[in-house]
Amino acid sequence: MLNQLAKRRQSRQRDTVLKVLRGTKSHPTADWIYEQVKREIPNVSLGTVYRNLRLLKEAGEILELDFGAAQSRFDGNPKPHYHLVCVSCGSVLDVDMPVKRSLDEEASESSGLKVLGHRLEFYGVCSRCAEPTPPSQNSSKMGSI
Amino acid sequence: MLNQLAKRRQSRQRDTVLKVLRGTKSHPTADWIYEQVKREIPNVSLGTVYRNLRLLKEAGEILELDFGAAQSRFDGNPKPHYHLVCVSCGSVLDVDMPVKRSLDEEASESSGLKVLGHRLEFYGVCSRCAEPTPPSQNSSKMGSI
DNA sequence: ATAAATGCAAAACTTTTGCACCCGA
DNA sequence: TCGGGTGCAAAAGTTTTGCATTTAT
Repeated sequence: MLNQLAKRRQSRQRDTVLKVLRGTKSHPTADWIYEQVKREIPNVSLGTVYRNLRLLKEAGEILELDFGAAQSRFDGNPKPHYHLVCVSCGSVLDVDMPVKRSLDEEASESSGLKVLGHRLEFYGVCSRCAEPTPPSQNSSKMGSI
Repeated sequence: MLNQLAKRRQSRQRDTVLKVLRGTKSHPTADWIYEQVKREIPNVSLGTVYRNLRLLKEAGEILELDFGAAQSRFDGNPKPHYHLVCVSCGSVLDVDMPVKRSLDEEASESSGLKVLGHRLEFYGVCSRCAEPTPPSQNSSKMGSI
């Protein structure tokens, strides 16, 4: 539990995981990331992807997002920001609105507890699903949307 | 995908699951609920508990909460409200502050999309963990906290 | 009588981990 | 060289599901 910042040496696998995540505006699952990394490193293992996602998260380089779905999604942008989840197709979008620290203060007053931060997710309908003829509910495996 | 409201007949198992959930202010895991239901119906199966949790959720009687943890937690109060997750011990508390629909409007303006609602969770330190000598990080299995 | 609900166990799925080998500093 | 990183496969843990049986209506 002590040194969370053990000395890490560089690895092609971890660099590639981070590059993939930084290179997409989507919020992909571990499995989708794995598929992308495999394009560059064909014999990479899924375990390695999971290990590096955990390390990158601990290092504060990426965020892990947990919505209702079975799998986690990851976000290459570690700055606090809000998300919108499409209730129709499950895609996840960034919402470009300022983070409201005042919510923390209000929650602190309501509960009498120390509040460190919050997570806010919106539920709505993405532009693709709002079209006249909406696409099929689940496009393929939806891993990257 | 059609009739989400198929005709359900009553069952002792489902009634008991709901009673257990309504009877606690905690936000328990499926496993903890299973243990409680077993006190009344010793040979109930875990699969039945999961099935009924899903049915009750679909019927809008309960909420499923998904925080980062491996297991889902359930909430017998289906009215929208906010939660606070203790970063020290993982317990989940209700936060008694009004739901802000104005956030949805703001998100809708920022994104240009139709926003139906939101989920807001606070992260902080519960009163037990804020004490001078905090309790051990993980008390037993933490299922009900 | 009819079909929903159950118990049981196997299966499905995501994520973690043990271990021998590899490789970056 | 030294210990962190990897690949592989097995394991762990939660949730779902197939099926024969039970049970509510």
